[in-house]
Amino acid sequence: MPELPEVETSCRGISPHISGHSVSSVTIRQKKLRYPVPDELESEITNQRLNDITRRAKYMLFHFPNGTMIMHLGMSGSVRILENPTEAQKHDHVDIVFDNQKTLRFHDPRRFGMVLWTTQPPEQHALLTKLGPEPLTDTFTSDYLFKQSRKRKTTTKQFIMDNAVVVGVGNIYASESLFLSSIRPGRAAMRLTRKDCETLTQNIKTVLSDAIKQGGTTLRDFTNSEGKPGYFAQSLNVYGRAGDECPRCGNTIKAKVIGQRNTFYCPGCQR
DNA sequence: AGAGGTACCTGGCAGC
DNA sequence: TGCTGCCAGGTACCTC
Repeated sequence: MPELPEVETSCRGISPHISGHSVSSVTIRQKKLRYPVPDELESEITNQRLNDITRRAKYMLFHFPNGTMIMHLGMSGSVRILENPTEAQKHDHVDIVFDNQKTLRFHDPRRFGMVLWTTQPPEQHALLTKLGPEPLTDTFTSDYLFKQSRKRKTTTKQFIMDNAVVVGVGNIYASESLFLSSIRPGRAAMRLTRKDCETLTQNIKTVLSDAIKQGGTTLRDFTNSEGKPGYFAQSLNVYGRAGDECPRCGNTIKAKVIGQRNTFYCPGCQR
């Protein structure tokens, strides 16, 4: 479900409700997620104040004085703030109740998500150490992308989806930024020119930040922390639009599997 | 080191 | 209506 804009939207949505508040109670109904929810989570965060919530790649970081709760939404996860918690539904795996009576509820049907606890600085956690730059910061530049792409025989699409290259570019926004850049997703990364990298870097930034502005993309059932959908879906040019007319050149948009993931592009204007 | 494939899990949908 | 097969927004981990 969530790509970077959805995770960012979730962080921004929940933070004002719970940052600065202390945890009153924790309920873990299902600990079998991508990794087991650690036994010590409840005792570690109960009565601790949540200082703030930040994001690294698609990981949400909940900063407490004594450590950090790391949350990932996987493919199907979501978080909501509940003012008057209803009875937990199926797949509502974790509830964290705060001293202002608000409840943070983690829901994840496929259980590819995770809720972890670390007392290290979170950036030193094994899952975060190998991550590339954040796409929406100045650390992600076209010069960097060009250098990384040299000698890479993999496709451009797989290259930009590689978390060690740049984080936060998932399946939807990979197709979209390649379309805006007029680059074929299957082209070898090492065949990108400097100019291509400039265009692609800029378009990755534009696509992701536009999606954040619109509250993320709703496919199936993604809703933000208030239970409302995102509106970026209506801005998608190629994702999920095989058979449609290309909005730029009028050719027919194609779907093709690249690296086991469905990929959409226009054979007319992407080279 | 890089590339490719597998695994984790459930729900929704198309097709029969 | 009910079954089967396929697909889905992520990514760690394994092998070659």
